[in-house]
Amino acid sequence: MPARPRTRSAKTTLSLDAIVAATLALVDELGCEAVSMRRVSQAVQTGPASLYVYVPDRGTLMALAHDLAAADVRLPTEADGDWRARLELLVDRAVTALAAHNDIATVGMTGALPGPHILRITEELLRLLRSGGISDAACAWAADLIGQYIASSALEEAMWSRARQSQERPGGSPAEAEEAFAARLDALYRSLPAERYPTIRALTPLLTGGDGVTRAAWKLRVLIDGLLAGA
Amino acid sequence: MPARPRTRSAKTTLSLDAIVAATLALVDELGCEAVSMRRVSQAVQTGPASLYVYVPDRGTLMALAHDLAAADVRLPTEADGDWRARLELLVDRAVTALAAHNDIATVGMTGALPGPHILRITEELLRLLRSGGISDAACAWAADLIGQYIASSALEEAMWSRARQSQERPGGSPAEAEEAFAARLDALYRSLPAERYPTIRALTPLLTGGDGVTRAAWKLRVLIDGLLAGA
DNA sequence: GAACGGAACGAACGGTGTTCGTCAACGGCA
DNA sequence: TGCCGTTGACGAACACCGTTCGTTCCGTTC
Repeated sequence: MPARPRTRSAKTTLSLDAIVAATLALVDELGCEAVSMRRVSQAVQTGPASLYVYVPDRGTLMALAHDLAAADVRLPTEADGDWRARLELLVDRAVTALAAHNDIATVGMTGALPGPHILRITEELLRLLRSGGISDAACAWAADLIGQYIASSALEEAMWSRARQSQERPGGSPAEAEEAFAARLDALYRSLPAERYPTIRALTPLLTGGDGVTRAAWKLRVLIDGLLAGA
Repeated sequence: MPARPRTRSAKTTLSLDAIVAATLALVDELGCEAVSMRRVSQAVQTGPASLYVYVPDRGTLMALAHDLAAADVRLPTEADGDWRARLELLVDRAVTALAAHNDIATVGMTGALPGPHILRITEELLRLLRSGGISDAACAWAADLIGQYIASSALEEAMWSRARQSQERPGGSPAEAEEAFAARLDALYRSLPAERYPTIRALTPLLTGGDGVTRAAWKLRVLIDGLLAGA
């Protein structure tokens, strides 16, 4: 005789889409590591066990959230220029889309299988490379390399922007417990002995400074230049 | 009155080095995620709380293990050729060293501050780039890019080799529960509809096949070619 | 109306990171 | 030699985690 008889919740809106969307929203807010099945279940107003009707385990749920994050990158069209311009635009959009959801990009580096939206991007990536006259073998390896670049850059940009927004917090805690990553790194570099690390010391302002967008554009240009040099 | 009076363990060899070494050994065996403070404490024959005398939290311990993994990359000497040959050798050694310790490279992508051995490699990386006539700003960004490449490639290579060794297991479980990553990816690609993903389908054997070492060398060459093209 | 199948869920299991207060051993000092 | 303060070690506990089991409830089909 349960104290509270089992009452089906008034709104039976539980669905896979709602669960994945709630998961991604929690990732945005708390980061991947802090997103637990219990928190997701709270967000959709149910218990942890109910999630397992729709998802086999936490890893799969995170992979679905990862693919959802990739859902809103639009593929470039013919109006966006030649294959190289379109490739750069595609990669930039992918980085931006992933970086907009905190550290969701980590999921893509832990060996999860790609979902349909990631596959859509991969297909277009390969198609553009091939249309640029790159050899088939080079296309395959280049897609791999660019995929690594997208995930890494999304992670890096997410850190930057997260540090930025926590810094811009107007009425934030005066004694900021969590210092910005770039600032901590900069402080570390500056504290190094110049005898042992002369080059790091000499380049310190360049290492931690600079605009994120400019850096990303430069890196991508280097990648494609390298591809063309080898062809 | 405790049943077992507090006896200082016979060998009081508890030290930070021993803890970090045990952590790295557990990472080799079980992977980063499965390494818990409790398992580490068991490996050094003590309780979980004792670790916190030497380490503030789990993240820091993993960062120390990560740096320890980077400890055994030897820096190239003048006998190894010109700056480019030495750079390629250095990067290759870094990837190999990290990949030798399972997925320890993930630690480097979660925003951990670099330890002394990582800094030593970074210093040499920057020095070699600079000695190649690359501009200071390009050096800084290139080191960033190469760092991303090292971590990503180490992770990828670790997956490959882990899949390989689990495949080569002679008397392994007949019904292999965990299939190799490359095999799963290959199966996924082959199951895709050719109308929607024509390029992926056309390049499937190239995408999942190939030698890991050759791939890594090719990618690194592309990176440096791109650097030189921009200079 | 009754029976069935699947969605939902309460409770629990074993494990996690981390903290707190206490205890034992060792150093220096009288 | 005897004592005491400091500090490393640790048992216990807290709050939480992913996941599973068995049960309950509801919509549908006979």
